[in-house]
Amino acid sequence: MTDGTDFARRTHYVPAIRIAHESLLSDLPTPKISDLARSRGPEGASDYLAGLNTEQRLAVETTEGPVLVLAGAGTGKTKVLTTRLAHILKLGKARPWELLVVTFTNKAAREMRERITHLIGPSAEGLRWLGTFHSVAAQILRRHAELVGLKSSFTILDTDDQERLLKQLLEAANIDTKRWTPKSLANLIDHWKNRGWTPEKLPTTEDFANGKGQTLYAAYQARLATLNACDFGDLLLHNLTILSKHADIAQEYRDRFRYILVDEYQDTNVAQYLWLRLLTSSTGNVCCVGDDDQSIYGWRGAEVDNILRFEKDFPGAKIVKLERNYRSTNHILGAASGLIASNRDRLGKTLWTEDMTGDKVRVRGVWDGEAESRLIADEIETARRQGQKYKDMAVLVRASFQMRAFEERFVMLAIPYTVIGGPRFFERAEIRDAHAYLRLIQSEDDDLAFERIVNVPKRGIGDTSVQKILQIARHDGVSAMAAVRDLITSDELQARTRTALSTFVRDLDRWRALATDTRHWDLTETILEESGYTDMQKADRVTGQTRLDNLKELVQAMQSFETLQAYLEHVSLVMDLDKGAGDDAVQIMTLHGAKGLEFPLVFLPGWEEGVFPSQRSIDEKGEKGLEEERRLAYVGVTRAKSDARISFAANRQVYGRWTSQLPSRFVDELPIAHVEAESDTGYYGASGGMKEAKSRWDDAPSFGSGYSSPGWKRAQSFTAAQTPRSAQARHAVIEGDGRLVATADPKAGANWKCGERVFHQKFGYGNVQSIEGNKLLVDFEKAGEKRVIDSFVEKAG
DNA sequence: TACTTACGGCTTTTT
DNA sequence: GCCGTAAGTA
Repeated sequence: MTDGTDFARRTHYVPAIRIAHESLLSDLPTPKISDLARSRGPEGASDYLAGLNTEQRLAVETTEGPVLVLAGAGTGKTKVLTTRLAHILKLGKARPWELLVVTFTNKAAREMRERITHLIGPSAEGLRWLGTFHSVAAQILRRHAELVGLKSSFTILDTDDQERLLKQLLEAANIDTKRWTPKSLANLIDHWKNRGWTPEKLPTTEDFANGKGQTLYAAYQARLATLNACDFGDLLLHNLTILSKHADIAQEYRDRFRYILVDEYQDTNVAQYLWLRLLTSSTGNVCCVGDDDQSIYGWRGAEVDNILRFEKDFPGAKIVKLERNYRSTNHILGAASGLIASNRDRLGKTLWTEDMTGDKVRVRGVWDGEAESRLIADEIETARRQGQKYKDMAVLVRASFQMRAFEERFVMLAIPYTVIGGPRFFERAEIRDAHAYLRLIQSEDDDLAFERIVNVPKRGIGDTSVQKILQIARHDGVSAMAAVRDLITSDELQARTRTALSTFVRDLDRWRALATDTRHWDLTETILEESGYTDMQKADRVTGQTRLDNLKELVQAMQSFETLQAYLEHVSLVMDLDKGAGDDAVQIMTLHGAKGLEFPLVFLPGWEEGVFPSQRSIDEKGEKGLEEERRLAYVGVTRAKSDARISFAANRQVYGRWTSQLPSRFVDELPIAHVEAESDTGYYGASGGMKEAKSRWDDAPSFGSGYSSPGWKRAQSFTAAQTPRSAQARHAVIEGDGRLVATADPKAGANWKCGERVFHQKFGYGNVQSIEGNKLLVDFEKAGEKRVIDSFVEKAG
């Protein structure tokens, strides 16, 4: 595989920036966009440019050569992108299928398509190459699959399949799957793929399970090939292999894609970057739009570096900065800007707005998570009474586990809401079971699907038999189904198992025959019925009904796809149902899910240390992780058009245990001029009948009397300094009966020694490997090496 | 083979 | 606190 730099050297970018006014006047209508001209009336043609400001217009009209548009939050980024597309089409510079338009998320792709359709009409359907990186890469890979040892009918594995497969490999290699979990290997391999490393190219510094990393990775890839499958990372990685090894194919695509547009460029990873380089032709007509302050996918391998380096990568690049914000009021912008200013790694932009109306950002501290959901529900009701629509309000959380509290409260008060994201529909067990049946019918080779449902519902084919089948299949180099067909004619299995298997095979064959002349959703229903799956669920009084409902929803969803194949492809790439946000309902979603959206009223709950910023993020990535969390906070605040309301609770149940929480450091970073803090005297003050509660409150450092109070500030400085007291407050674990079961060592900060044996509440016993300030690298007996803060561990005698 | 109990991980975030 | 998996038992 060529790496990007080589490619750059071989390529000549033509920095010809032609500002397109003349072209506009010369008016070159193409039939493809005639709808546009018609719908815009006689003045028509340039109407769509009229609503743009100078910078936006420059970004739209600089069609030739590389362009980087640095678009701050709310500066009309999508408008620029879509208008630019329309403009290119209008000038007749390219036809819809000659444009490559990639986004990062499905939602962004969907929205982009909608907005372009709105702008240019039905010809937008010709935009065949508009989609996420992964979906476009999948399209390309299907055309050339044989070049990387796959059939074009390859399946795309999801994380669950991946982990099962890796688990088998780890067990085969006699590796302790508790110490070295399939999940961590899956993440690691994904990370490698995101960097564009095939097993052969894996740097020697990368490893897993003491020197077995590369071997495992290679074995995994080999296994995928025999299964005619690939994972998400492979979609891009195989593309890189194909495009760099086959110059003719690469050239074909470079000729095809006359213009490339990339949304959310700050979120691209190395593999995606290399992919873009391979597809960019010598004209260098590539336009990347992004905002370094909104890079929030570092954990997926995103390299902010890509955007910071753009000018070097694409010589002659023109850079356009969009800094005028059309979305939010001055206070919201001020609060967000003040927050993000604490980050060091940024290109630096200054957003401004003319909207000086509106309230300051409101910050509220409450007693516990329940009080928080009560408060927000009340404020929603109040806003509603004042004429706001539910759908104009959103609750944006850091992690999906925070959603439940709001759902419960909203149900109780009959506030309509939609959860976007959260537990994924297609990842539910029953849905995956149904898919496994369909996959097995579609392709006998799908061993993973076979394993999943061969004994679901119970058919009397136990684990021992399944293992035997798989062993024989692997030995003979055939699929599990082929092995089964053989085995039922032999004496190798018990008669009972044999009968069960032959019934299973007969059923599958019958369904497969049925598939040719039955609509796929009817087929699904038949299978679920005849396999006994429905009955199995009916027998389950606890979850059966919900699961059956989900299956009904599945059958429904299938109806909007032409073929079973198309449906399965969609499922593996999108992993979720498109929920129509048409109803008037409050939107509950994660901050990641909210990127690119805007709402008049935004609630930002859970601004507490450990929750937001997420403890894990800080533990794993340190300062970098923290900066990413801060960007996430920035994204959150900038979603608000007129009102942003931040809240934090002093106590929260985590894993079913009560823990006391400190307000997020981000709360203190908000510039006071744009913030209005309210303390809830009912909880903070001396009055109020919450005796037990109050005593618990007293366990935590006092910061409750108001935003600017010394107490609050002090609480923050405790956090920053990691003094024993803050550590104690953060990690005091109170059992349901109020008993204090564990606190951090009050002698924290004491001198640690390398090799010393320590105990950690979560990770157990381990030995100190190295010490950096208050951070210890500990090799835990069960959990492996972890970086922990010293106040979290105790000396273990 | 199937049912029961014990235990550990989980809560980042998405394709 | 809940879920799924692993180990133990009939």
